[in-house]
Amino acid sequence: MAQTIKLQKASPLKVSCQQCSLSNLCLPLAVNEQDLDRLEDVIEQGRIYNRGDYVFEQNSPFRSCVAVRSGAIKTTVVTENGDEQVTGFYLPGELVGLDSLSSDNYACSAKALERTSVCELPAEHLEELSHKLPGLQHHFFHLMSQEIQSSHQLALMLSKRTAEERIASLLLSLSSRFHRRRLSPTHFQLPMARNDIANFLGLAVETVSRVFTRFQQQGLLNARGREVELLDVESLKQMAQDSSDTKPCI
Amino acid sequence: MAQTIKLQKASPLKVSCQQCSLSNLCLPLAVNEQDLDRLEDVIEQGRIYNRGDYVFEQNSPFRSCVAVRSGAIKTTVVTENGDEQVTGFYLPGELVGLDSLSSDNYACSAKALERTSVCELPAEHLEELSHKLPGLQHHFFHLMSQEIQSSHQLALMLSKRTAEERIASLLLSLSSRFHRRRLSPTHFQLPMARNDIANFLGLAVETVSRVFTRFQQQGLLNARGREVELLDVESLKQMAQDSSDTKPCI
DNA sequence: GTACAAAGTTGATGTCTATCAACTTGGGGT
DNA sequence: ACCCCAAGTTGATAGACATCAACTTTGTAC
Repeated sequence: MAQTIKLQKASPLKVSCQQCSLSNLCLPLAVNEQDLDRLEDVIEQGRIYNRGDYVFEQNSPFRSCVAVRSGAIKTTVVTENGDEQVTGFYLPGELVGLDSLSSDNYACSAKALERTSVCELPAEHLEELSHKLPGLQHHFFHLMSQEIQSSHQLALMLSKRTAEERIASLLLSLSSRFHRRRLSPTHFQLPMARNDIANFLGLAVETVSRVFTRFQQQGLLNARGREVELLDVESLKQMAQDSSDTKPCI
Repeated sequence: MAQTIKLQKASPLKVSCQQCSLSNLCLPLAVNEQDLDRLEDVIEQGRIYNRGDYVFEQNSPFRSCVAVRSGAIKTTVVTENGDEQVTGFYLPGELVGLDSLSSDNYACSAKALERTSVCELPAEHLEELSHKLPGLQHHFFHLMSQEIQSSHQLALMLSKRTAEERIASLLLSLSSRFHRRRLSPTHFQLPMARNDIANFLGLAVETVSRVFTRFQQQGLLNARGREVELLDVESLKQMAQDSSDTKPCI
């Protein structure tokens, strides 16, 4: 961990939001051309984290939200009891830290699941700017309300779905999010370990493993470690039986 | 249901936000005196709903957030699969509908659990006004981030806690919220049915019932129907083992 | 006051998934 | 290329809670 931090450095690649390939995900129609310029002024781009690095830690002073540019991030909350709950996985174009907005300290920890580059939106500028730009305020309200909805979907899964249904849902969620980035929706690398999947879905690692092999036996997918190929998306959708096909539920 | 709606009428009791006994909960320090005046201009006060009435329904056009003045509200989301998940209980001073903010349609349904009066914050005015008043924007960001945190706590409960721990947590959450309103933290009426509790906590009704009787046998509380008296708050806290004592987890 | 339905309780049984344990695979470092 | 530890898999067992069923209480309409 310690030595990996040395690898963080000022970004060698300054890319403006306009040129960023993710801009339509990260800032969909939120702001117009000239507002984008002002937004760029306050965003710190291209910070890089290695696998296992903390992007920020729970209870440390809230400094900024981060947008994932490449790689993947998981967020977790811990209780004083000590046990940890994975609350989300974040892929390129998605915003991390909304649950801490307007708070003094981060409400969760964010850890890089692989080599990850992010853009940072410093807290102070963020509120000020979204106050100046109505479009940005609207966008943030919308993002946050979606975050709440996602959590509710997660709660629904955790309280009412079987292990198979939960895993089918997660796979479909990832699939649609890859698809949105014009990547293959049926053949991709899981950014997270089985352990993280299990924790996120409220299951034991062994159960996750078993479900994966069961799915494989049923011809629903091929999985070798983190490499996954979905073979029968329709059956998975039927199994997940929620709105995963229309919008990502996680 | 049909006949109850007739009872809704323009509020007979117009009370300004300044005089409202809940103002410090509903709008804590969010806005200063003169801003409060502008806020009052757009708020529709004193709408009344009877037990079982929908305050709003999922997928219908998003019109406004509502602040509970008296009574209680539960929110639910449904899947096309048909099953329902209770996503929250809202008591006086709390704001319902944040998960739909900046959306076209309501993301959940809200139903009155008892005779309930609310203040409505119409969507269009709300965004416009919180744009004009930085304090209000900040307040909304804060409320929404707290809503996300609550959902994460709920997810944690659903995936890692036993039936007893979940129910202890809920009781303590209700207790602290009653306490905040200067009501007894140990002796109160549950606003919701066992069914709602079970659904919310991801349990079967029978399990909820059994846990209540077990708690009673252990001398932790007295319960007769919806009337609850907490006898051993410390033990309950120890059982809930999370931050329910410092801040409401639901 | 009575009667009916809804809500709540209690008991018996079954099942999904956690847990414990042993084993295999894979990735990273030297 | 090798080793070693973490990650993943597979099997056996146990437990917490769901489910089914019967019963009691509460609330409410007439």
